[in-house]
Amino acid sequence: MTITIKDVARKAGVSVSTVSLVINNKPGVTDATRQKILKTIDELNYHPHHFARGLASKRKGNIGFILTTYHFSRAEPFYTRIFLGSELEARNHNYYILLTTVESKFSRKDIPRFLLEKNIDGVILAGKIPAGLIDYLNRFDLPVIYIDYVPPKGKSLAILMDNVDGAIQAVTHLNEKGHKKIAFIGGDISHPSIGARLEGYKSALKKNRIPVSENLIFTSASDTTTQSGYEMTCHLLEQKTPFTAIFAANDAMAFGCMKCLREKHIRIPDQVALVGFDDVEIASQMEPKLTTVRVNKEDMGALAVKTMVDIIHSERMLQGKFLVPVELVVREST
Amino acid sequence: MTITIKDVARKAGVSVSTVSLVINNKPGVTDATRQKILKTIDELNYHPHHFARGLASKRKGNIGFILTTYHFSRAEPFYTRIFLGSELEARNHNYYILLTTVESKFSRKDIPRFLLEKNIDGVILAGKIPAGLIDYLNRFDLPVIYIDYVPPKGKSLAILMDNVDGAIQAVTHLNEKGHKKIAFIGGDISHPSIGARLEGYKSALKKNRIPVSENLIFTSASDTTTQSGYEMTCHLLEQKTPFTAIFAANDAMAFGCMKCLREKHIRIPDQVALVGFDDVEIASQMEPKLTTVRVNKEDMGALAVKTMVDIIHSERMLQGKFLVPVELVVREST
DNA sequence: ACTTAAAATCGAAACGTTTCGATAGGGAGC
DNA sequence: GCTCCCTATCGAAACGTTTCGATTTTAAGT
Repeated sequence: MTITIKDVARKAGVSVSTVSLVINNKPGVTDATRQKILKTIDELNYHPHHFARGLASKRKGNIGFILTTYHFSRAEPFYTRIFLGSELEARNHNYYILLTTVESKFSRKDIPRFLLEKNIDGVILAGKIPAGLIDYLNRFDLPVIYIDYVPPKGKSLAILMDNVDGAIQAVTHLNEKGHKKIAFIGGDISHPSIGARLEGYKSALKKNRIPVSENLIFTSASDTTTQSGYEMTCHLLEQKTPFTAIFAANDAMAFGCMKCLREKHIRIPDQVALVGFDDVEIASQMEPKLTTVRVNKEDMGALAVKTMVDIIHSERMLQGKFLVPVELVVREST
Repeated sequence: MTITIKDVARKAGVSVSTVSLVINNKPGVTDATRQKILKTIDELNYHPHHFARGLASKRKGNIGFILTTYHFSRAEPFYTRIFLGSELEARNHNYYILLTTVESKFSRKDIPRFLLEKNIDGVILAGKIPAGLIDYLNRFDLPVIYIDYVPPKGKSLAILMDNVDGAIQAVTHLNEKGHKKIAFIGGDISHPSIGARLEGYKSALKKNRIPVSENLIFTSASDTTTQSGYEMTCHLLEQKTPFTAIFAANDAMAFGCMKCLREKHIRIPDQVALVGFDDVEIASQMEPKLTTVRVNKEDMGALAVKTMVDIIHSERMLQGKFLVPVELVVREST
C-alpha cells in the first residue's frame, strides 16, 4: 500500500542505496541519475518513512521543545510565538518539534518521555526551567539551546534578546525628543534582563553626555509587575527631582507608571514621556499607545532551530550567547 | 550503548518475544514471568525504542494536532489550553502529540508533514480549519476529531462545549436574582455557538414562564466583537423597552455592553445585571468582574485524546457530538 | 505414569531505511 | 589494446521492535 524506497528504485531502474544517496543529498551520484530519481520520487509521491530512517541512522529527526506550563498558557503569547517560529523553521529542515510542558518545580515523574526514550537529536528550552531538569539534561550529551534564559551555572548556548541595545535605543529616542532628565523604573535587578536594561540605560546616558543621577533610578521593587511600576512612580513623584521622561524596565511596569501619572493628572506624553520594553499585546491598545521595544519572537524560535540543526549536522556543540536584535516601536507615549 | 529488548530478554532469561508480550500488556504470559520481566525492565531502565516499534507494528504512537496560526498565537489562550490538556492526556497513553499550525487559507504547500509521511494514528483539529485541508484529510482513512468546530458537510466527530446548557445556566441565574426582563445581545447568528446560546436563552425563558420578547433580542451585528456589543447595547437603550439584565453571547460583547452602560452612567449590577460567555482571561479583571460561563479547556483537549486513543485501539470510528459541560462563574456583574 | 489439550515460550521473518564494503564501468596513460 | 584508478552503482547487513507459526511446558484426566 505505502510507497517505499524500493518502489522508487524499481521504477527508476536503480538500486535502493542509490536512491538513499539522493534522498539524503549525498555526493557520488551522476546528475543524470539524480534527476531521474528525483523525478520518480515526485511521480510516485514518495515520502521517506520517518521511523525506518530513525532506526537505520542514528538521527531521530526530532527536536524537543520544553517550557513550563505557566509560560505556555499565560495570556501574553510570548513563548507561544517563539514556539511558532521554531515549528515553522523546523519544517524547512524536515524536523519534527516535540513540544512538552513541565511544571515549575522539578519532579522525576515529569521527565519528558522523549528524553527517556532518547527520541530527539537536541532540545530547546524556552524561559526559566527548573534546575532539576537542567541537571538531568546535562547528564546526556544532547545539544541543548536555551531561549530567553541562561542557566545559572555551567557552559551553555543561549538565545537572548539584546536588552542592552534595546535600552540604548529607548533612551536615545527619548534624548532625541529633547529629554535630558530621564528616570529608570525597574525592580528585581538580579534578573539578568532587567539588569541589562539598566546597563543600557546608563550607557546611553553616558553616550549622550547626560550625567547619571541615582535619584532617578528606582530599582527597589522586588518584582516587575504593574503594581510595582505604580509604586515606584509614586516614589519618583514624591521625591520632587525634576524629570521629563520615564524608561520602564518592562511594559507591565510602564502600565503602572501610566496609572500613577493619570491619577496625578500628568499628561503623557506632553508632560512626561514614557517608554516600556517587551511590546506585549495590549501595549498598542492602551491610551496613549505605549512606545516600547520589541523583539521578533518568531525569529528567536527560528534561530534556535537553525542553530540546533547546524549543531546536529556538524556534531559540534556551540557555546555562548546569541543576541537577537530588538527594535523600538514608537507610538503615542513619546 | 542503548539498552534494547534483547538485553532485557537476556538478563531475565527469556526470549525477546516474551518481553514484547509483556511490554504490550498482552495475555499469554505467566504472572511470575511477567513480574520477573517487569523487574528487569525497571532495573535496566529500559524504554522501548519508539521508531523500532513504529516500524514493526503499524501503529505510529503519534497523534497530529492542527490549528491555525491565528488561533494558536492570539492573546486569549483558548486553544493553547486545549492543546495543553491534550498533551497531558497523551502522556498517560504513551502517545506523542505532533503540533503543527496551518494558515487560515489552504495551500498545498501547507500540508502537515506528518500527513504526507503517514506518521500519525489520528489527527485532532482545533477550531475552524480551512475546508481544503479537511477535504484532503478525508481522503485518508485516518480518525479525525474536531474540537470546538464542526465541519459544514459530511459525518464527523466533534467535541464541543455545551452552549445551550451554558446559556440556560446564565439566564436561570439571572432569573433567580429576580430578573424577568432579560435582553440578549448577540450577532452573527449563523455561527453555531452563537445560535446555540440564543436557543438556550429562549429555552430558559420558556422554562421559567417568561415570554420571549423579540424587542429584547439583538442579533443584527455581523460579528461578535466588543465594538458590536457596544453598538447593540446602545440600540437596546435607545429603544426604551424596559429591561434589568443582559445576557451577552460572549465576553467580548459583554465588554462592549459594559462600556456603553458606563457611558450612560448605568451601574452594574445595581441597575442592570450582565452575564457573558467564555470566561476569557480578562473577564475576572474588569470592573466589575464579569459573571460568565466557563468551559474547562484542558478537559476538552484531554477528552479528544482519550477518545482518539479509544478509536485507535478499537479500530472503529465514532461519529457525533460530544458536549462538554460548562459552568457558570458568578462574579460581581450580577 | 501416560496421554492430550491448552497455555506459555520461543525463533525468525518482516518493517523501510542507512551504511559500507564490494563490484562494475570508463577514461587516461602507456 | 591493456592496465590502473577513480567514480558511480550495487548488495546485504544492521537498526530494535512486533507478530505469528512452531515448539516446549504444564496440568488435567485417565
